[in-house]
Amino acid sequence: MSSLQPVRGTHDLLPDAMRCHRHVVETAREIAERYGYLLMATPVLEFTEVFKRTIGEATDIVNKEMYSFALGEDESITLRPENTAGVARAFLSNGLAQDLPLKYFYAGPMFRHERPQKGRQRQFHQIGIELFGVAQPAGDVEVIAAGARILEELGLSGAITLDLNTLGDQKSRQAYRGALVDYFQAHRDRLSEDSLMRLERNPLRILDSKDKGDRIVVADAPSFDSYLTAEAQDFFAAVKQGLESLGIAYVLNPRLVRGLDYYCHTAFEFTTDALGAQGTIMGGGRYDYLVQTMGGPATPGVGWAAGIERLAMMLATEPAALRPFALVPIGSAAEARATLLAEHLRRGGFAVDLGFSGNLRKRMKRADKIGAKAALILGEDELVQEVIVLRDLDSGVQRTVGLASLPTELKAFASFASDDPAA
RNA sequence: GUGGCUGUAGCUCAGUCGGUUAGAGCACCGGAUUGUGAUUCCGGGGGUCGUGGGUUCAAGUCCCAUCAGCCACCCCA
Repeated sequence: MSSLQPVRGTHDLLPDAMRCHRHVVETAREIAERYGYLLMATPVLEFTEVFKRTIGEATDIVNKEMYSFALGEDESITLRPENTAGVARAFLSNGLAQDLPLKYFYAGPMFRHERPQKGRQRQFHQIGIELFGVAQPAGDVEVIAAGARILEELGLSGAITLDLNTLGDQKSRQAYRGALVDYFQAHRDRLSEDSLMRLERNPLRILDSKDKGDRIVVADAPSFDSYLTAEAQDFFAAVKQGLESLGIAYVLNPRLVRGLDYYCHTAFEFTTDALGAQGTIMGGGRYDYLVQTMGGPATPGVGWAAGIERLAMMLATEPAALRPFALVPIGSAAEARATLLAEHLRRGGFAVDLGFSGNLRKRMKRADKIGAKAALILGEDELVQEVIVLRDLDSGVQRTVGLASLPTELKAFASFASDDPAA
């Protein structure tokens, strides 16, 4: 029995759910392309090193959430937990450093071995964009704007806020990190167990702790502002100014810290309170050191990723399904003719459903069930007269049209209103 | 990975103090209606009560384990 269950945290995407996913992906891809971000894909499998080196040994993702498999003696491959590292690897593998700037859009499955709950699965799907080779804040602004535009097109703007923060450049971050460690070390007796771990691994994370005791300590912690270099401050100011000039509303959130090691400068998250604890719908930032970390030339980058399942859950209305024409033959002669007719119409670009068996009543029931917009009824009488009955399944109005002109009729078909004079 | 809640038909759920053939609505299939779906009426199929142990004369019901989903933490999209 357990073998008939899907693997924990994985789900089938049956057509209804798949339609929502496709709507999200297609909408995002279309908008992304308007901004010049082109669809590409990297393998689902990468050498484990690709993630270990870039995402960071100290992060939970690398620590305990990767699906890794030994390969031969001393090689290990991993199902990608996110796609930025893979895209960066592809950038280097394909020797694209000459072609900057590069703008990519991707969509596909990611894998993290986490405890599943709503909005969090072990195999989940992300869309994302990456911009390589642009060091200016205008890059951050464009990337965020493209994301905001996609969310808007999906009808989610009202339910979402954009949180914004800066992690500064390396110099700022190191100085601040040092100051934070000193401060928290001095108050370590008041920190939660979780935060004591964070103090070792990623002290910035303590700022984001939900523990009440931690929050009291955090309240008096040194603020990043005083450690930001002038360059980092200017950069952040330019990003904010760029967003404002585009009319993109944001909320400054000094506690917003990205978990992955490769981020610097701008960090942002689009969040909602409609999804419980999994409120982050789209998150990203700047990663100027990533490509370098992988052994490539210093190449700045910015990007974000968004969870397709989370976006799909927030869609207010299900995207409409394709409505075919249902071809309904009566009798074996008509069935033979219908097979040819269906092929002909499909070749002409129409979605045509032709059942495999059943009398008129059965076939009409099926036509209704699959949501056909109209039925095309072909019986003995129609056959001899070279005509067919075209019945609007919404209004119930039908009329007889010549077989020769059928493609034209179907092309023009919207619906027959019940007071259609032609009926 | 930690803590908690929940698993009965495809779906949503009922099932008394443990008591003998486990129910309803929706969905599905067939018929009323052999050239007309969506309404209506009649009939039908479908369950190893998540799984495995245990207690008991008797377990859907009680106990243990396990699996899965959900909620919070952790983390993140």
